[in-house]
Amino acid sequence: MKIATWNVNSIKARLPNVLEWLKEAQPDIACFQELKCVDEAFPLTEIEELGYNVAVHGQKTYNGVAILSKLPFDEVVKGLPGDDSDEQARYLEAVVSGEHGSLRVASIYLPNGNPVDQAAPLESPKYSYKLGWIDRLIEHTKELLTYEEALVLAGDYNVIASDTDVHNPQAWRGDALFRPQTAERFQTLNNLGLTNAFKACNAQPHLYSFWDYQAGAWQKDNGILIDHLLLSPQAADLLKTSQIDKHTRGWTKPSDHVPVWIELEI
DNA sequence: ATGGTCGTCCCACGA
Repeated sequence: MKIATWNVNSIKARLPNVLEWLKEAQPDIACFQELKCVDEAFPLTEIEELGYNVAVHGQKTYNGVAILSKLPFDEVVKGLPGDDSDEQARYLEAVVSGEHGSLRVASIYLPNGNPVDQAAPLESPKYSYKLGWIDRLIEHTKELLTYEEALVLAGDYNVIASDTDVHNPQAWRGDALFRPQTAERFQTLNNLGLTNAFKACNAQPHLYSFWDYQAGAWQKDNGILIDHLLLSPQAADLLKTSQIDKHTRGWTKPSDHVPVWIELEI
C-alpha cells in the first residue's frame, strides 16, 4: 500500500498537477494540505473519477486538509482535539480497512509560526499558537498510540528537524521552523515511539521536500525537508520504502512542496 | 544587504 503526503498550496490552482501526479504515482492514500478552499469548493468529481473516496476539512482562503483513499473510510474525524476555540482547519484523521486489517491516517498542516519577535519569541502570537498546536498533537498522539494499531501521521510539519534538513542553516536560525523550541517539541513527538519513514529509508542528508518560489531557490537546490510521515511501531514494522517525488517541483505551475510517500507491506 | 514569488481576493496577508 502506497501512502503519500503533499502540501498542494491551493487545490484549485494545483488541480491539473494533482490529477497528473495521482495518475502517475497511483497512491492508495494521499494526504493533502493547504487546500485554501471550503468543503463545497473542493474539486470532488475530478478526483472521485480516479477512484478515490475523499474526506475534506476545508477553510476559506487559508489552511484546509484532505485525505484521498481507494479503500472506503470506516471513520473520519475533523480537527485536532485539545482546544475547542481553534477554528483553523489543519488536522483530519481517518480509518480505512482492507482485507489485511485497518490503518489510521492523519493529514496534518502544522502552523508555520512566523513572524517571530526575536526579542520575545514566546510572546509572538503565531509562534505561541504553533508551539501550543504541537503540544496538542503530542497529547493526541499519546492517545492514538494506546490503540496499538498501524498509524501514519502524514503532513507538512513546518519543522526543520536538523541541520541536514536545510541547505543553509544559518539563514533559518531564528525562523519559526528552525528555532530550538520548535525542534525540541518535534523531537518530543518523535520520541513517543514514532518512526520517521523517509529518514529510516534514506541516510543521505540534504534531500528536501520544499523549495521557496523566491530567489531561485529551486534552481539552487536551496530547500528544506519539512514534510514527513511518522509511523507507529505497528506501521513501522510494515515499512518497505519511502521516496520524494522531487520532479513535480519542475512542472509548470508547481506547488512549492513536493509529494513524499511510503510503501507499506499491506 | 535587499528583494525576490505565489495564491487568494481586491488589498494586503500568509507562506
